[in-house]
Amino acid sequence: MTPARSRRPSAPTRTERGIPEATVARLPVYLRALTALSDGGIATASSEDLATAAGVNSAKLRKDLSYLGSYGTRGVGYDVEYLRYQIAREIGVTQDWAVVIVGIGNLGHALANYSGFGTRGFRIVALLDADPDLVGEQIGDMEVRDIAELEDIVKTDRVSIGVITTPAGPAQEVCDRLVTAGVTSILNFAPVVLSVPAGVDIRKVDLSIELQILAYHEQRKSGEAALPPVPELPTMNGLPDLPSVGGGVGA
Amino acid sequence: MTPARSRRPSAPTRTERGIPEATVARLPVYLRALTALSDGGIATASSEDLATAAGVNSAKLRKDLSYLGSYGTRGVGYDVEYLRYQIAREIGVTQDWAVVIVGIGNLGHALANYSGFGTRGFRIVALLDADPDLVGEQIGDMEVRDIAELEDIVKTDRVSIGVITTPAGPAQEVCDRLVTAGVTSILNFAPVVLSVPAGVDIRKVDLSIELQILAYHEQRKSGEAALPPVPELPTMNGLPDLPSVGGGVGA
DNA sequence: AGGAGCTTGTGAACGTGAGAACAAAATCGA
DNA sequence: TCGATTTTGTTCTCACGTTCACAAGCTCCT
Ligand SMILES: NC(=O)c1ccc[n+]([C@@H]2O[C@H](COP(=O)([O-])OP(=O)(O)OC[C@H]3O[C@@H](n4cnc5c(N)ncnc54)[C@H](O)[C@@H]3O)[C@@H](O)[C@H]2O)c1
Ligand SMILES: NC(=O)c1ccc[n+]([C@@H]2O[C@H](COP(=O)([O-])OP(=O)(O)OC[C@H]3O[C@@H](n4cnc5c(N)ncnc54)[C@H](O)[C@@H]3O)[C@@H](O)[C@H]2O)c1
Repeated sequence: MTPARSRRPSAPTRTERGIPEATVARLPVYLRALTALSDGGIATASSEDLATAAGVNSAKLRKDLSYLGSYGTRGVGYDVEYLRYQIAREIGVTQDWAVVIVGIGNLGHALANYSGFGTRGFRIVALLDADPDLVGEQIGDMEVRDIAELEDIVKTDRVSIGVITTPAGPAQEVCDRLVTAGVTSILNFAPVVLSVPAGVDIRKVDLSIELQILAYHEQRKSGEAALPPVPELPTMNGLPDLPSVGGGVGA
Repeated sequence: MTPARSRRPSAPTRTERGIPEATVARLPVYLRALTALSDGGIATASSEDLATAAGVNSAKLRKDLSYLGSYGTRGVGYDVEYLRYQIAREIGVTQDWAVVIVGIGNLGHALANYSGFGTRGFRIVALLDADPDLVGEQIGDMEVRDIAELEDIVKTDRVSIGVITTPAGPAQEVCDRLVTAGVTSILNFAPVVLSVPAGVDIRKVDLSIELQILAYHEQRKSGEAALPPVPELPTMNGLPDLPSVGGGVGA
């Protein structure tokens, strides 16, 4: 039950040297837009061009880029290749990060088969699963290995990023093992809140939550005034039939 | 090229009746926490209990819940079942939402095989793909159908949510077809910025971006002072070898 | 009946993020 | 060389989100 983040008073959500978290989250989008422009043979782009390609406001883009330094030329724009390199360096994808994936079920298979990671600064060094029937299975040029090897692999290959695609039940235990072995960044697909010590970063991807957010807005669009005006406290009983709606720990 | 959102001055990111967007994004987490408590046989929970289960600050949780109404009891806490129903109703998962998945490759297969949606307010009504070899394939109790049927299916089954798991290339076209057919919410897995008319909601799930955000923080942890102090404008040439790092359109 | 002890709901303070607007800097053409 | 034009980098302002802190309100015990 260690809290995910230390709680100093007035916690700075921006990093030490000072790039706001919101900006960090957009840098990869800019990187992708720059790569697309570069592939299209475009050598220079204005903030307006870039902003359009990245789907953001140009003022925001300029401010974001200004945190990295002054890489543009007034009256001209940004050199696509140069800016691309600067962003890649700032994010850290000029180097290679070793990644393990734990839980090679439906989702783990999809990730393992995905070719888009290797070419982008991430190298999958192992696929781990607890199911003896899966261990040994070949996926692309990788073989599924036993979860017992986790600690060895993390240490040998200096793995810093772990991806959890197990069911929710074992996710915390897997997480703990990863952290203990030395992993300091985790991408979690299991629908649970994971606890990690300070210093370990967690990000989650949760499809159910995304769909529920869409459903909320969808209801607003169609329903609007059609909402029942809130049944006022039916004495805790007789709630309209609520099937197995909502979160839960899931298969 | 229609912008994703209309731009009135001082755009209210909160919805009409007034639930802030940040709160909406957390409601599904609370819902899941409540379901877990409920499954654990717990009938009443304080904001502190709930906050711990949901991984947030208890003051934030209370403020979030206060947007829905006063569903707690001072000195006691919240009735788990009752609150769960209220949140489910607010989000809109007490009703069923019809969903189509377009692009039944690695990821589409994983989603189609995932049992966690049906029980949570979402009903997958069709799996669509353009590949003739895939069309007709049986996945669970569903069959992959031809993308040509998209319009019919959306209209017949009143589909409001579309999930795009095609490669980046065809994603915009698929998106346009979905929107034209009547879909007003889209969950996009392809690594592109999609343009949709006002009134259509888009959410994206982007694994590369998540990993890059982790990499940024990871670099901060290990590198810190090890960063080269920014090569100052090498006259646009002689950039250190940058392989095929970064975005791009991918597979 | 009344007070002690909890816990909610919310007002107020603070920090972060978004966008408009503009001065500073660069190019280009005359 | 100079002015017109373009576009960046930054400042300023406002809106949004988070957290603290506490009064209001509920239950239970005496
Ligand atoms: N598949 C989807 O589309 C989808 C959608 C949303 C969420 N999720 C979530 O993603 C996760 C994975 O989903 P999935 O469909 O791939 O599930 P899955 O059941 O197909 O795969 C889970 C895998 O994890 C392995 N595993 C179980 N315990 C383990 C342990 N202790 N150590 C190592 N491996 C272990 C299992 O052997 C299995 O291969 C689940 O938490 C699920 O809720 C999946
Ligand atoms: N698989 C992953 O782990 C992963 C990770 C990150 C991002 N993504 C992204 O998710 C998307 C899907 O990835 P994937 O690995 O499943 O790819 P995939 O190539 O395995 O599957 C894509 C599917 O879309 C179908 N398709 C192509 N054009 C279509 C069209 N016009 N209409 C309908 N269907 C069409 C193809 O026939 C194929 O079955 C890609 O955009 C990918 O970049 C995937």
